[in-house]
Order: sequence, then structure tokens, then C-alpha cells
Amino acid sequence: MDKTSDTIEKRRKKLSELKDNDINLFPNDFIVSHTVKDLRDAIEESQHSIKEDAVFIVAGRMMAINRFGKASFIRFRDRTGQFQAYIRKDKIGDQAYDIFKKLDIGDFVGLRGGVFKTRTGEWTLMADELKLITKAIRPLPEKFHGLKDPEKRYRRRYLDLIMNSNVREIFIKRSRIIQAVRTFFLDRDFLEVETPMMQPIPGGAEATPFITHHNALGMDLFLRIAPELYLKRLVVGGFERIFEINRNFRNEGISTKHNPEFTMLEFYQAYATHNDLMNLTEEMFGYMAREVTGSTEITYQNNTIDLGGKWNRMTLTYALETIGGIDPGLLKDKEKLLEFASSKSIKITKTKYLGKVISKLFDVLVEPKLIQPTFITGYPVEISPLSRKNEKNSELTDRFELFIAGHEIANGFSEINDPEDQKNRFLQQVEDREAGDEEAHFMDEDYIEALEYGMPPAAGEGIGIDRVAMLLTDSASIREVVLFPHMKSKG
RNA sequence: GGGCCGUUAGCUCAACCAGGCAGAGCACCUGACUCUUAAUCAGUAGGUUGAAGGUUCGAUUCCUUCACGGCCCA
Repeated sequence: MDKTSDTIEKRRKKLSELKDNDINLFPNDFIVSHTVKDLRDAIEESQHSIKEDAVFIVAGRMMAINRFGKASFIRFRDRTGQFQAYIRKDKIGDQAYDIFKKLDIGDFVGLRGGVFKTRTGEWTLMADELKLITKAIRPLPEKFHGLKDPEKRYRRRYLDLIMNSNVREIFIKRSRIIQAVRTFFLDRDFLEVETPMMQPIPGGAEATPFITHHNALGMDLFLRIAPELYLKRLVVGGFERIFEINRNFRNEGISTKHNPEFTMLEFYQAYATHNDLMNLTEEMFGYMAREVTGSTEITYQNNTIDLGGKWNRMTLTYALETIGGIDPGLLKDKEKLLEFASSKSIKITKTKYLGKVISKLFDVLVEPKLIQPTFITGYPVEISPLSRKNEKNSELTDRFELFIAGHEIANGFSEINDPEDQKNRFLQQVEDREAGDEEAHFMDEDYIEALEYGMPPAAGEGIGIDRVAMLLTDSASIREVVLFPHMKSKG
């Protein structure tokens, strides 16, 4: 039995009393004719002249009960909203009222009746029939303070959703964000596709994968860290505009910005460049923000952020000089940069690449300061193993990252379609891995083979949907926008 | 991985600093009440104080270890 509790024991006793009187505690034959929203709309349409003899059949969870002996007010809620009902013994009958007296906050009831206006002016359902639809055994959290403890909110998200309307709003907005993304791409002739979650070679990103095992094939597989290499195979296959919205899995720490599984939007467009994608991204965010919040100006953690129009674009080195405050003379010299870093007590893992040092300094000195949407371009080739080299400067790539509110939101680039170039980049990564870089990319011969059949020039981009959801719901932690964030099991 | 903070009734929180019968509101239970809306009134009940150990005559309180969580840093 449950270690709790008096309250639950009393509920169970009440349940068995109802059962003894042949009351079905969990019937499934109640037919609903209207939602709360339908009710409100009907009142509105009648211009508030609706009568008590109209008939609505509604159902929902009772969120509050005010009992007055032979009559009671209840508030009940369905998916469209909350409404009040008036339950009178002389209307629903002695027997039904006796059952009603045994019901609790949290139970589901079905109600039939017309509507009237109370003395205080609130439209209210006058029930002529009340039926128990589902009995709750456990009591809901307290009605005024709700459920606050973050651990309880995440572990029992259903209670969080019942009690906290702002939490419901967040997940409704999250759904709308994804809906807006779909509409945006479908309107532009993109095809939505799904590629493997389980991959024999985890590719497309620098990250540690989760390993799983397929029994029948007798082989280990990796949960994908990115869909990238499969999506580009589809570009080879002739799908010139594609997008995928799906989960990626990365076996790394959990923080306010990281959940081990997270939702990624990736899209690819043939005959486009990274510049085209920056333009497209501006359009998309403007559209999303308007669809979800009604405006392109949003507030995030007390910052006003304007997602409309054109955004700042600057190179990585320019950002490091002007925002990071690094002397331009240092940026070509790894040793001097490392000295500079340690003088600022920024720890950098040992690396042979100047690009990695620059990237780390950027993360610490620049990223948190990029509040308004900003595209950073000109990423070094050694930290961009899938990006096309710049035609004029082969040290750099045609790549950008997008930062908003101090978060990395997107990463995009013109794609490598020269199989030899790609192969050499992979070989370099393999060398790095052998030298101890556990996050370096693996060689993917099968992908090289696909490129050898010819991939049209293309550009692709990934956008972290959870980060976007945080932004548009003003959430400080990724756990606030993931329905069931990962938690450790309790002892 | 490190630092700080938290874990007490179904829920939200007191009591801890300075050790001495563990408390309140809501929810629950009993009773009254046919226009309430954080309803009201009267009464009752509800606790392995996250776990284990230590100090003490006595530990929710002090100490140690562990578990889980939050924030910050890496």
C-alpha cells in the first residue's frame, strides 16, 4: 500500500461506499455535446439573452466546490477553459445530490443544463443533471499556492499542468512554434522528412552519443547526435528542399540549457548559400514570433528583443575584438591567446587548433553579450568540418551561427559537395580523435560515396527548437519547455 | 566535477541562527448553510521532520556521510 496517508485512505473508503451503492466510478458512456468555449460562444452569440432552458452537455474536472447544504457552486475545467456550475438539490434530485456530496475536487463530472447569470454577474450553468465520470483518489495540490516545488513539478508534470495555467500556456506555445515552422517551410515548397534516430555511425555534430544495441542485427547503434548526413543524402536523392523536426540525443551534462534529448529543426536548400539562409532565418523568426506571441518584439528575462527585420551580422574575429575586447594582434597567435585566456582565468583544454581557442574565448567573452539577434560569420575551417571553404580565404568557411539573448540558437552553412574535400576533412577528424578528441567526427565512407554521385550546391541549418521555445515563452531553463525533463531516479 | 542553497502534513510554508511537547493556511473528515467564487461558521483528524550514523539527559535544530533537487561555475 501507499505510505500515505489518511487522506487517501478516506478517499478509498468513500469510493467503496459509492461502489456499494452501484455507482460506476469510471464510466465511459457520457456523451459531451459542448465544450466550455462552445458555451461561452453561445452566450456571446445570443447577445447575453440566452435562457435557462437551453441545453448544454459538458464535462470536466472539478477545480473548486463551494457547498451550501442543499445547493453548491462548482468550477470545472475542460481543455478550452473553466466555467462555473450551480448544483441544486431540487434540480438534480435527492439521489444525485447525495452522490454529489461524496465527490471531491479533482473528480471529473458530466453536467447537463442551461445557463443563467448569478447575482454577481457571472454566467453559470444551472445543472439539471450531474454525473460522476471519474473519481480521483489523490487530492490535488493546494488551490491558491498550487504546486511550486520544481522537483515535484517536473516529476509529476501532469499536476503542474493541472495547477499552473502559465505552464499550460508554455506548452501550447511550444506546439504553435512547431506548427509555425511547418507552415513556414511547407509554404516555401520544402518537404518534411524523417531520417534515422538509430545510426551505425553517429555523425553531423561534435558530441558524445548514446549507444544502444540491436539484437537481431547483432550490432551496436548510436542514437543520433544530428540528422545532417542523412538529410544531405536526400539532397543527393533529388529532394532539393527538405526539413526535419525531431529529437537529437547527446550524452553530456544536464543544465538549464541542455537536456540529453532535445528537439532540432534542420533544413536544407539546394542552390542556396549560407547568406540565403541568414535571410530565410530572419523571415522565419519574424513569422514565428508573430504567430506565437502576436509581435516581433519579445521580452526575455527582462531584455526587450526585436526579432523583426534585419539582424546584425559580424565576423567571429570582429566580434572578439569589439565585444570580447581582444587585441587584434593576438588573434593569429595561439600561444599569445592562451596566455590572454589564462590571464582572464578562462580554462581551455589542450588543443593544436587556434580555431578551438578562438571558439572557446568567444563562448566566454562574447556569447553572453549577444542579446539582440546576431549572426556571427567567418568560422575557421578546423572547427567546421562539414562547412564549405570560403572561395577567397580557405582558412575560413561559409558558415554562421545565430545568437539571441546570449544563447546559441542556430548553426548553418553552405555545404561541402566536393567528396574529396569532405573526405580529407573527415580524415583530419579521425586523426584528432586518435589524438584524444573524443568528440571529433567519425569517418563516414557511405556518406562520401553518396557525395560522389553528386550533390547540388546547397546550404543547411539547424535550429534548437527548445531554445526557441525558451525565448518565446520567457523561460530561463530548458526544463520549463520540455514536458518531461530527464531527472535522476530517486534512491 | 566544484561552490552555495533546499528537502518538515496531500499542497504552500513556520519552528532551526541560540537544542527542550513540531505549528499555521488550504485540502481532508463531522455538523450548519439554496447566489458562492481563496465562501463563511463550529468541531475533529492528519507527522519515520529525505536516509543512515554521530554528539547530547534530550536533535526538525549541531556534526558527518549519502540520496534527490534548485541556482551559479567548469
